[in-house]
Amino acid sequence: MTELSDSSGFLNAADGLPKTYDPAGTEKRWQRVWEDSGAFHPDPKALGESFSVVIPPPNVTGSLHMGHAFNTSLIDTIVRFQRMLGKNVLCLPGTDHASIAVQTILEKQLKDEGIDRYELGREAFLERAWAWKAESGGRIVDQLRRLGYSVDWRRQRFTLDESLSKAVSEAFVRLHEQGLIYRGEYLVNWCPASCSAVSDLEVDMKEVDGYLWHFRYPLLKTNTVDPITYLEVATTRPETMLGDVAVAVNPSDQRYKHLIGQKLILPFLERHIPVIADEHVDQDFGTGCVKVTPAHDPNDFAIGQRHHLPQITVMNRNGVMNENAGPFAGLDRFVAREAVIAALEKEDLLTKVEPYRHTVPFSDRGKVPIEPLLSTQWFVRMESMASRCRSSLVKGQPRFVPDRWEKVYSDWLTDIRDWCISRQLWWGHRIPAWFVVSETNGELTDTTPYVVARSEEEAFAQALERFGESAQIQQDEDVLDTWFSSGLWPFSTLGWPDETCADLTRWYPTSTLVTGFDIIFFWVARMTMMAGVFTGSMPFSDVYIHGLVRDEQNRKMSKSAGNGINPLLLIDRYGTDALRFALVREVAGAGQDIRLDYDRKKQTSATVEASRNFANKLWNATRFALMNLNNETSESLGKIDSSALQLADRWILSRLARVNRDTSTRFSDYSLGEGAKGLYEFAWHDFCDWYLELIKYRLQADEASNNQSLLDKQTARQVLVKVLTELLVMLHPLMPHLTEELWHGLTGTSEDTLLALQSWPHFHEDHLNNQLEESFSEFFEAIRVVRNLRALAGLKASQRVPVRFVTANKQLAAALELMKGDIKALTRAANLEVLDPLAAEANPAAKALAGVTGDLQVLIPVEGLVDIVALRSRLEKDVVKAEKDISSLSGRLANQSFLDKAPLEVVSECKLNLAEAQAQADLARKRLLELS
RNA sequence: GGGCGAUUAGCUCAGCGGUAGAGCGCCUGCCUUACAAGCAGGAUGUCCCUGGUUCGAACCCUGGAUCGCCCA
Repeated sequence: MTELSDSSGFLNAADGLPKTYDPAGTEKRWQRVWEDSGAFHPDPKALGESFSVVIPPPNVTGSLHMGHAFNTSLIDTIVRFQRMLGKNVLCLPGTDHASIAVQTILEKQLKDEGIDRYELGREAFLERAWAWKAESGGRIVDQLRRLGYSVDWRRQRFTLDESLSKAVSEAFVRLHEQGLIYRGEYLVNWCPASCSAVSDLEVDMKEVDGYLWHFRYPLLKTNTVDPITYLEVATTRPETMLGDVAVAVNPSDQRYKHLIGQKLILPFLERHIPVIADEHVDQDFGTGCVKVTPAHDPNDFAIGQRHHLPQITVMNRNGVMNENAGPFAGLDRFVAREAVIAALEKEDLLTKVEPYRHTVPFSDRGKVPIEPLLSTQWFVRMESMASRCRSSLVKGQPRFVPDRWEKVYSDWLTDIRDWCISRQLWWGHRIPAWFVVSETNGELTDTTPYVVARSEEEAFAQALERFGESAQIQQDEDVLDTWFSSGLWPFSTLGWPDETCADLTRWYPTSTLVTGFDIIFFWVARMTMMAGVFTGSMPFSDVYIHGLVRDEQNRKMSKSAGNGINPLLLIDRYGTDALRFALVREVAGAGQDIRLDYDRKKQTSATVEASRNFANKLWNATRFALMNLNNETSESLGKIDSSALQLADRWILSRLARVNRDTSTRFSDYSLGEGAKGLYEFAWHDFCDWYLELIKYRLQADEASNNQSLLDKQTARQVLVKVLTELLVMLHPLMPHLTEELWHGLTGTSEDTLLALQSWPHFHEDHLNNQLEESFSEFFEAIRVVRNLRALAGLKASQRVPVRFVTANKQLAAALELMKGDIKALTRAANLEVLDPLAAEANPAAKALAGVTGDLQVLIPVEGLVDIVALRSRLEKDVVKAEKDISSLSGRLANQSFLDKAPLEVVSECKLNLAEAQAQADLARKRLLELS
């Protein structure tokens, strides 16, 4: 970038501007101006319809990855667009505390230092956690700033902020009061790595190659006649046999029917366990006998419930076998597995080992196999909350874009299970429940009564009231699932539970939520459920779901796979606006993933580079404009006199009106990719390739020129400025920095006025002119033919040659006649004739290059310059193509039912095309003859 | 096992009833006074397969194949 500090400097330096756009300085400067000016700090009292978005809070100690860049690009495009529509827009940023992720990092640090978390103690641990947060917590926020995010940084929130923590306890207390939170002993997903329960959603099912071990349980004989002396069971987890309390068979299984109710001897422990009948046993799988371990398997847990079986836990929370494991106590679960197998083998009870591929639950965070474990945890009862969401959904709230995600959301809500919200961690919101330990002799047991309260004082008061003066309380050690606080995000960030808070009343419910499909359950559904309970409404009206950014091999980017692409590298190389534009432009599909090409060695991306080139194109278009404005601005040039407009001017204004309408529709209905593509197309092709080229010769008028030429020049400059300015405004939501810079340069506006706060350009419906646009398409086609012929003939760019157009189409002839000057300029024609076929016949050209488009013949009479071979080959191709068209079109027209049933305009178009194709073939053949 | 998505040019993807499109890449010319990060011109496709509906199918419907994802 230039070192220009103000916009007037920019203008004056027009001629001296660099030929390429350098984003770094520009981006930094405007980010500072936006932030310092408070441009994105809305006032709840200000006028205008409300539009609000809360951003999906990234992990406070994380760092920016492509997913954030993608999500941010989409949100910021929407938000900046809505701001331009004059709405009172709030976009609220923040971060979440990522309980498990942060605790994992800290524990690793502790481990490296040889410190035990429990020795360190909760207080000291949390001090370290906050220190770590302070150290790394600013990083992601600063990285978000580099994306040019137009959020209100003053309102930035963190889930562990005092006010948000207050919201969390308030929510917990209210849910508890409504009977929606309970404490229960269930088989939870235990992550032995983090030593914490995790929710169902935090479990990843993975296919793993393992073994199916078959072994025998001897039958405790009651009669000696039965030939069966044992039952054979099969399992992928032999160590759990120590917790077996039964063997189940299908009640209709003839093989075992008579054994139901008899006892088996559990090896090693000599426990007598019953043979039970359960409908859910599949007779055809394995031997048809299923060992039942209620304390270590979810299916067995269910069987145990149905048959009132005991639950025997044989493992500690760290994955080590406990005293119930008899001789295997003290062994790690995987060591115990080997030991059990060896022992079975020794006792001659192992009958078969077969390789077996099966799915194993893994902890999402800990990356180790989940251990289903019986324990007492806090749960949220989901059914009533989910049901409320389902009813809202029927009424269209929230609206999912694309709508197919609605089904995903709704299916999950329909088959909802209770949510385990306690985590055996320290970093997070401590559960606002206090055990009245005095009731159980100062010990904390599963039967210790508890109180739930907003504060320790309140809890103590409750305890005194309920249990008398000697009550002693002790707060639950555990913290809440991070998603519990994230579930409150749309309203906790706006001031809830203070329902009179100005932000809350102004901007809640929020307008749109933009997030990836991977967290529809984790986050979107949790928010709608929480909002239903606490605010009585859905937290947002629209949910725009986008896909994930995948790498060049179509793999999901993840830290563990190490295939992430650092957005900051791409920003450094190509600029923020280029990255943003590239990401949005790629997203045209409905909620589909996007694949970002990336060369890891060179750290380059062709996709982003193309957008960078586009930024540069805009830079140069503006440079061109400035060079031709001589310090004039839209205002000093005066109002456009519509009677002075040339056809080219009317055409570009029609195109401008069209792209304006299309883009605002697309930006409104979340077709952001199409919006971006439409603007790209307009800017590069309509505006730069055609319009700028069309006005170049008009801009060359000087003092010596006549009045008409001077007026044409003036009009061209007026239109040029108008179109370019509005183009920059429309591109601003996508490429905020570049457009802010160029807009200031072009309009000469000072930094007090920001493009970011300008209105979306007015849509001039009266500028739309379909017929003119069609004429221009034909006109461009004609120019293309001339250029093609020139290229075939190898004419030098500077060589001016006469050009003759021949057409029987009077309308086209008239239009071409009107555009003669323009065509001459764009084809470097020495002179240009537009003739009807008769006139052309009467005055035949000498040997000529010939081409055809539609019903127009293009002739370039040049002696001696023709490359006969190239021309012949071109004409032969024309014949082949025309004949192909003729056969296809005449085939259709020969079909009576086509004539009868197809719409009239389709038939007539078909006839027209046939006639043209025939004329083309004839002409091309004739020319070929002439050449031979 | 249930569900969802994808399959179109060498690559990445649009198009979703009326004779196949873009960007990148490729080929040929151009340093034409905004831009070589550019300009002009050009080549490139059994629109996965299969039936069917229709005057007409890349597009709608059957069935299938392959890849990917979600839920059990």
